Amino acid sequence: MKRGTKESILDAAEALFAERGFDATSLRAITSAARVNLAAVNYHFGSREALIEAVLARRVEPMNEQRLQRLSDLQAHYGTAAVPLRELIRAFVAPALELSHDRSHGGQRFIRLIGRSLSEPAGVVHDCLRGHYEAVSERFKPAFARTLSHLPAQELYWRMHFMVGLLAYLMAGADIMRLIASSRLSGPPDGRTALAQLVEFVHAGMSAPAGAESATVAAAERAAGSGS
Amino acid sequence: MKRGTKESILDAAEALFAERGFDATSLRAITSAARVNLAAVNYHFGSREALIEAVLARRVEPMNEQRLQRLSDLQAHYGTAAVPLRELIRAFVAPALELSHDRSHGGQRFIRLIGRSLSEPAGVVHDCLRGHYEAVSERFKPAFARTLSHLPAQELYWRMHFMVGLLAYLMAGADIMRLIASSRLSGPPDGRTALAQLVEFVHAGMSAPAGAESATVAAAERAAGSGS
DNA sequence: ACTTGATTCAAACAAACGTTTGAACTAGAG
DNA sequence: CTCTAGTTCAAACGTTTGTTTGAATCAAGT
Repeated sequence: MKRGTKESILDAAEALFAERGFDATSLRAITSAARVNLAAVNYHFGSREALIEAVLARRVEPMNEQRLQRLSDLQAHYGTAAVPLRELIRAFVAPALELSHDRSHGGQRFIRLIGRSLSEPAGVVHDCLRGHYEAVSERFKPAFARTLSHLPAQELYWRMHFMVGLLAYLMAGADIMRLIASSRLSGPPDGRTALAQLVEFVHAGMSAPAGAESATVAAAERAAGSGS
Repeated sequence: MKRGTKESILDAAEALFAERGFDATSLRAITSAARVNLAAVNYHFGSREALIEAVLARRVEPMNEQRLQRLSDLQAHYGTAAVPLRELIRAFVAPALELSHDRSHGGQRFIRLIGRSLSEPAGVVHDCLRGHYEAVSERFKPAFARTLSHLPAQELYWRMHFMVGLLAYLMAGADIMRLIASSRLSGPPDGRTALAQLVEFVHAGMSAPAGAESATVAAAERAAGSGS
């Protein structure tokens, strides 16, 4: 059972990172929860930063592989035609939310971990994630551009970011949600309904007519009285 | 000039909190930047937690007052009729983004501070913000419910959360955005275009047809093979 | 000028942090 | 058994953290 030290540390670190955040979790809290010696972290991972990278990589890599796999399947299925928007969104969003049902991948904790890492200030977490997300971003960008071919590049840019931001926010946890909604309508946020609601919202948002920017900007400038 | 100690601390703390995050900013970094003695923080505010609360309150209160003011103006203008969705969204979103132009309110830093505080793990920040946002939430909820009267309560619940989440994400900073988009299309994110893009996206998302949930959930269950 | 109350200051406090160390322990190979 | 490489362990390292202390300084009241 002693060869499980590394995984014990990873599990405990993941749970605590997801619950309290990265900065607020000390190595002592991790090793204490994992019931291993304090020095084991530096022995197996080298440093606290390397531990964080390992914890993230263990979850992010399968998730992003699944995203790319789904996209490949879609593109193979639709051939040269554009992939329907809803399928594209689902390919990007679903792997994140569905892995939260898989207990072998960390279950509900995993989703909080990813969400938290996306809303973390610049630092180790950022540098670590950038590398992982670049491949996904580079594959999804042209796919979205093809499907939403009527959109100017800049508007597509914003909307893809909104999709990512919405997903990150949803994953970051129900904490912030309950900050606003005092009334609980149907128990804790169910992953399946959350996914459905998110996909519909994003689908509608990305389908918004293009060029609305100029109109609203003009309205704002008219209100502010600033000339062109 | 010595009576400006409190405000010097608030300004320095706000800048550092916005830049590095709450956990990563020490009292010594703050007092050093503010060029005041270390003990001044505990003398004027009592503790580090109280400092955080003071920094947040200074910015959040005017913002939320402006939100409520805008909503009141709208409701007075439209009388018993429902306020148009776009106006409702703008009343909630615009005060956050527009205060970032006002240099007397902290300028661009302010927006990062608020966004960061919304994506912070549970703790002082949460307990502090909950009180401030409850009043806003209680006023906007029925307004949205009236405008989107065709929506089931649960769907409205989700979509309002998406709006908040999207705003928080947008405010949290352009850092995360550049994590995904390697290509910069039009320089740094301009507040005005960001506002316009956000309003359009949210407007479309909230206008999405209701009841789509059941359809997509059914599709997901069919795919997963789990019976009703 | 003297007193008073508010503020600033340098110094120290205990606690917690990430990391390092060197010895103890646990295997399997010769 | 002996040797060796891998791993665990208690203890300590030097920093840095938030907070406290007591004397020094300041501004004003009488």
